[in-house]
Amino acid sequence: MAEEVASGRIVETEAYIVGDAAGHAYRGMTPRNRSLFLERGHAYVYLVYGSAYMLNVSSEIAGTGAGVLIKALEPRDGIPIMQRNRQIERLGDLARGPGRLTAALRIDRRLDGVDLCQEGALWLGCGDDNPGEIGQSIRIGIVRDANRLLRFYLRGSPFVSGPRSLRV
DNA sequence: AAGAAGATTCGCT
DNA sequence: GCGAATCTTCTTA
Repeated sequence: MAEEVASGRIVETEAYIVGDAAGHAYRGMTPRNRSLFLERGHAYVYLVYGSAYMLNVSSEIAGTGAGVLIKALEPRDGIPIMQRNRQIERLGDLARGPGRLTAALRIDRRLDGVDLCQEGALWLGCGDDNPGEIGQSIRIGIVRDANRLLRFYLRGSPFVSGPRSLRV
């Protein structure tokens, strides 16, 4: 069977930095969040609200505990695969949202802890596109430390999630 | 052992 | 725009 590859350009992220009360690593390591404490570039995958997997990239040296949440993708390769995984057609909704993109790429806890800098089941590639203009805003959907400007997105992209006021 | 909260999504109004 | 769904993980008793 042919190898199936699906990919997209990351157009929206949120940072959960050291000392951030909203970060899962804030109160120390637990069985769930241990991947956040891996050397930067490793995947931390977890389930929220019983239905949505979140993909994070650890961002500090080993033992620190911080990461970046990947919130939206502009679909690129393997679009039919993603449409099948999501059971929808519309390109604009395929990977717009953290839980949606993990569903499109079929990411779950089995990928927790993998090295994203190495080609494998899941990895990060090098962008060859013009990055475009990056917007910045408060993070969405959290309560603690809600006012920090740690959400970053590709300005004007239709593949960015969140309220309209936070997409410009 | 039980309870509460949660980095969301979807469907309906 | 709003509210329910859904279930895992961590905290507290």
